[in-house]
Amino acid sequence: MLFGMTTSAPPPQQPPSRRIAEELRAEIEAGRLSPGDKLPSERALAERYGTARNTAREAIRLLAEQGLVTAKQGRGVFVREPQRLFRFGSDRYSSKNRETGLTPFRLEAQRQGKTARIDVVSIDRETPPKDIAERLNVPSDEASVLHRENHYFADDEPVQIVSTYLRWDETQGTALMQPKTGPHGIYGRLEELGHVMTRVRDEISARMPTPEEAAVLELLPGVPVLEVLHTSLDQDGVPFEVSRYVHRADQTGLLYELPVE
Amino acid sequence: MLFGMTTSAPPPQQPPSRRIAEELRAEIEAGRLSPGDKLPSERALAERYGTARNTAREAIRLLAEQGLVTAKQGRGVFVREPQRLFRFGSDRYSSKNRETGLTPFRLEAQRQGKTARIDVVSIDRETPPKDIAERLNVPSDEASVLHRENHYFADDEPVQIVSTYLRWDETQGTALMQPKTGPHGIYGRLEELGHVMTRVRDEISARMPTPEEAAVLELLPGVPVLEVLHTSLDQDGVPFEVSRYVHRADQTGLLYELPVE
DNA sequence: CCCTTCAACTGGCTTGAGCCACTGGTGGCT
DNA sequence: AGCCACCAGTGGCTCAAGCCAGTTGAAGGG
Repeated sequence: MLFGMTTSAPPPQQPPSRRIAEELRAEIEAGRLSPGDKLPSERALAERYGTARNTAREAIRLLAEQGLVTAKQGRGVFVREPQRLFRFGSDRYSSKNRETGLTPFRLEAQRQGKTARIDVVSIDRETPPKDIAERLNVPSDEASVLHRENHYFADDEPVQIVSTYLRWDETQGTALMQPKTGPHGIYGRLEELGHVMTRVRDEISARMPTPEEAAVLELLPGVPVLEVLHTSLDQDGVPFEVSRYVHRADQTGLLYELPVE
Repeated sequence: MLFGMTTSAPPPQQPPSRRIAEELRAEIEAGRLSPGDKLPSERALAERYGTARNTAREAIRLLAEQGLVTAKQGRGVFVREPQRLFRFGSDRYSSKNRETGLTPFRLEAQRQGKTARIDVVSIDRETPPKDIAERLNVPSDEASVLHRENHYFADDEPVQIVSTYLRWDETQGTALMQPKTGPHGIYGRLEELGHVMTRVRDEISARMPTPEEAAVLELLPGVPVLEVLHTSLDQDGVPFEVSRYVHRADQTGLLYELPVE
């Protein structure tokens, strides 16, 4: 295909399952199989290639692992639709967006013509995980944080899991302990506590989901998650909020636009 | 575990393969199996749980899919080491780093005490993919770009694949067509062409690797890639360089630190 | 006409068997 | 002491068969 990547070395006797997978992959990329199309059934493939059903099945598993196809029990295997991304821009923290009275997520949903729903899963006093404690600058061996966990939906499809951590000593007894945090959400309340968001640090990584995450996000096999560990710094450079975002990667992208130098 | 996630609902008769996977997963998370430890062999697991070897094997596949374990032929299955991340900060574009004479990648490698190697895979005139053409503001139906493909290694382990696209009309005949681009790399040459990098746009997504990418990056099953579509804008807001970074997600993280408002 | 039933087809998962390739250690030979 | 051949153990992959569960549409009954 390009640059002598191993495309030119199939002769070394690929296992049958890989061969079938490659052929199907070629059909998809050549457009002979379009998104939404149904692949031949496992039994049909097995017969076509003269293999056992398990081998054809293995080929399909390989494709699913690459995120190219999706199997639906009782219906068939389908070429996956390229997902338009639900995009989270770095301006999602900007306070100018706050004038709309919408939280960043609702704003983004509105932009894309989708309906937003946010479930408050839990609000608890907790001892923070180590990575959170380091960033929020609180001890990790006592119940030093308030943990709010939310699930976000767009058109009733789960999009992200967000765990927000705040200092217990300053949130205790405030509206931040309530599901409804009032105008402009938690950042509104945090401003009243003297924290104006001035800088943010986003640490981004990708990994495969845990089974729990896969269940909540309704993730199909072969879909990774994007994890963002977000830290908000106030006018004095003090971290006052840390959140862990877990996005489904098949429907989510991140956009950072920033000045250089 | 927390918040009534589905951890409390295993009774609905999990298939044996899942049950075995969950038990092994629990052992790993409880620390009874530490990173680097060898799991029981497939045959041993099968006997222990009274299943066929294939079923034990399937359980291990599930764990591998979650990135928890890695199988090595002839040796065994091992709990995966938590990888320290090779981190790319948003300051990697900053020109102040250019004074060291090191490219951003070499700088980061140095920071982490690793040796950097960069292979120039190809330098070609090409017709750009659509997403690149849009961002670089060139036609996608003619050979309008110079494409440089590099592979990056840290301590001889592959870390990222980078495809850089530049306007053919302005790079033609310059040092940008050579493997060695001279002091401060391509950005040095591009400044001489009148493009001072002023803003960057990074579009981030995650997905499973293609087989080609998996081969180049030596990716184990269950490891996704981070894809960054990077656009450099000059002092006039003109895009003059677009790059596609493909990082292995098990060793790479991204860090963005930026002002708000 | 609508609804129910049912059969055929789909993927999900397991079994038990076998052969292969790779690894690491044992033990024998030089 | 050093080398090397061998072998037991490991995962990689396949086969052929079977049962289960979800889906669909056609046939039949009301």
